[in-house]
Amino acid sequence: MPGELPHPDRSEIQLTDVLFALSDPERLAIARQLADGPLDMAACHATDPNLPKSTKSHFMKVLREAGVIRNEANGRRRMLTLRRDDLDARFPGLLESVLRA
Amino acid sequence: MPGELPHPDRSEIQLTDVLFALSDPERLAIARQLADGPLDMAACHATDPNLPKSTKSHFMKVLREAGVIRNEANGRRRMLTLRRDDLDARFPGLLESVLRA
DNA sequence: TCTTGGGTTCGAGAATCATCGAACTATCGG
DNA sequence: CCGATAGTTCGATGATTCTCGAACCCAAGA
Repeated sequence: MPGELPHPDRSEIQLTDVLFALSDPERLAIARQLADGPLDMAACHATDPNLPKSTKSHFMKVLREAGVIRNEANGRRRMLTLRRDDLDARFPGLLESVLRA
Repeated sequence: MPGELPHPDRSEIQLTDVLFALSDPERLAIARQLADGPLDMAACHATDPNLPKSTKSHFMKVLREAGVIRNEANGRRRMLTLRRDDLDARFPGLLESVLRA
């Protein structure tokens, strides 16, 4: 498990990538669950609980590469965070309207 | 050219479909151009001007089926409209933040 | 009515994306 | 060390989606 996964810098976040990442119901559900605060990946069961872990990991990858979430190693766990500040700075109001909808 | 193409009712518009439709740069550009008001399809060159018409028509189909735009027959032309009212009612603030970004 | 201009639909091939098992990696507890 | 736990990566298969030519459709002139 590589400690450091690549994350786009705030300035590199593309609107279309964000929209695409959130255009899937499961990924959207993950983002919504993270709206309440950071979460251990193991504790994140926004999706089907008996989902294969490779699939779940892939969801996180899409969200991470789009700049929607941060996925950082924390011991043997993974801490997931919604990149609210970065998204708000780059696309004001977008995240709020998506999460609220 | 069938006069009436199917459009989803306001209540049927799905957030994920809207996000997906706007997650493509060309489709996003079309939506942005329509933000200034309705447009004849022939006058809409938000995209590459020598784009095959079938491709352009396909973009419009995705946007229409998602509920982002309206595509209505008007004589031998096509009138394109951004469904701002419907989108605002269903997902307040979303469209504005996407168009402004 | 015949032709033209503007768009849709169909069909096929290419490209992208999703899903999941299997192998791998890294960390912690014993 | 050893095993178990938590997650990533790889590879393959299947499902969507994109792209575009060709055929078709319809309204409006000539």
